[in-house]
Amino acid sequence: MTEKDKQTEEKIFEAATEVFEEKGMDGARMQDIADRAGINKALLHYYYRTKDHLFETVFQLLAGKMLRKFAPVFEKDLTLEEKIRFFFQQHITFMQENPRLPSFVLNEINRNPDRIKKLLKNVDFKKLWMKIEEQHKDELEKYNITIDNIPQIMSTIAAISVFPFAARGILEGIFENLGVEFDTYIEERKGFAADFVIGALQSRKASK
Amino acid sequence: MTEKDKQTEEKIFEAATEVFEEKGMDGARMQDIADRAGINKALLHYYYRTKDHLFETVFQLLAGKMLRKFAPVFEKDLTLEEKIRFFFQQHITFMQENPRLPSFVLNEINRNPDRIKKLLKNVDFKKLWMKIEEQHKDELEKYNITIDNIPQIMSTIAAISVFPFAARGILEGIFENLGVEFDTYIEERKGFAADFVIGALQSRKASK
DNA sequence: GTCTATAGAAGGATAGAC
DNA sequence: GTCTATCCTTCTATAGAC
Repeated sequence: MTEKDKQTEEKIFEAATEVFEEKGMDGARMQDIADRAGINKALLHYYYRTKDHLFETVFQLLAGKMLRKFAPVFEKDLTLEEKIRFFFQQHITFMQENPRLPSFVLNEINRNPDRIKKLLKNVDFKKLWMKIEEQHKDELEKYNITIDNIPQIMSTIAAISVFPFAARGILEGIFENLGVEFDTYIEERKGFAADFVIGALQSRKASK
Repeated sequence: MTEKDKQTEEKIFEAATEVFEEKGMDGARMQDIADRAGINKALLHYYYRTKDHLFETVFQLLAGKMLRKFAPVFEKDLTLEEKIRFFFQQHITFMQENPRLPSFVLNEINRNPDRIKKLLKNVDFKKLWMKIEEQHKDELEKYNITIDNIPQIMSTIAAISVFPFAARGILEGIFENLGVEFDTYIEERKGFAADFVIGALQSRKASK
């Protein structure tokens, strides 16, 4: 029964997603996944053969989902400043819905950097960059942005967006001390981040 | 022989530091630690009783070392802008020497947020902030910085400094595609980060 | 304090019935 | 396709000799 297959395979996949996100590859237990899926261990192996294979399947899908969240901003027809606002808005909202994802993906890639290769196989960053260059020639020149400083700028934008989730445990510990709510902080961050980055870029005009 | 104790205990601790940083609590193996320390497993338990206890000992020391690296900037007698430059210079240099530390600490805290409490027990952030407020009253006013936006600003500074190491695997994957060296990128970052943050702050003047 | 040997538990994986 | 029972390896932890 293909329909039943789909249901069980799907249930396993969802349970595995939860457990791997929470515990990581090394901390996850097949028994735990089976329990959450409401089935037994043997079925896990029937569908996914090994823990390793199940993990890689889950990981590639989740990491791909996360990396693709950087893409839409390149497609939109907006000014550079609008794009920055749009990006933080969309990206932080996505992570609010998937708060464990960044920490999980960053960490599992650091543990095994080979995993990134498969993920980036079909992504051409030079091409993406040329697209930006074409669309925003004037603004880039105004802000003194070239291909040389793009790694710094792009990684800074990613940092400002992703770090709060990657460092959530520490931040919550500190915020408790200050009486700040993490959720409120995140909600505010969508606007703050855009203002901060746009401000930094605009100051490059003057210093040019 | 207390001297010999010290040597062995020290060797174990260093080996454990290496293995835990590389593999994390769940991925680390006592056998691996024993091998690197050049002793046998039984001795590990003689000195540290359990894997858990060994881990917590290592973790508290490493995490404390990392968190304390944020402190010196509050002591120095510098202008706010000089402090920002000083911070990135010092902090990124520290992480160059301990590249696995950020990912390890962030991750193990996310897996078990209780660990942060012990670490922050003796840290009073309000007090630290009042120190800044006192020293830099004029500059803070100029940049429109208040206690309300300090969590956003401080976490942004931390993000820009720490993220490249927390996301090293992904960044190296992307940089390979672009022909950029991670080490060069990091070296450049010390100055870039300071410029970026100072630029963003200065733009707050105008928008005030 | 350090070693060898081993207990004992846990976890991934498979055999075989239904 | 799904289950129970079980194998087998791996790993933490301890006993006991030196």
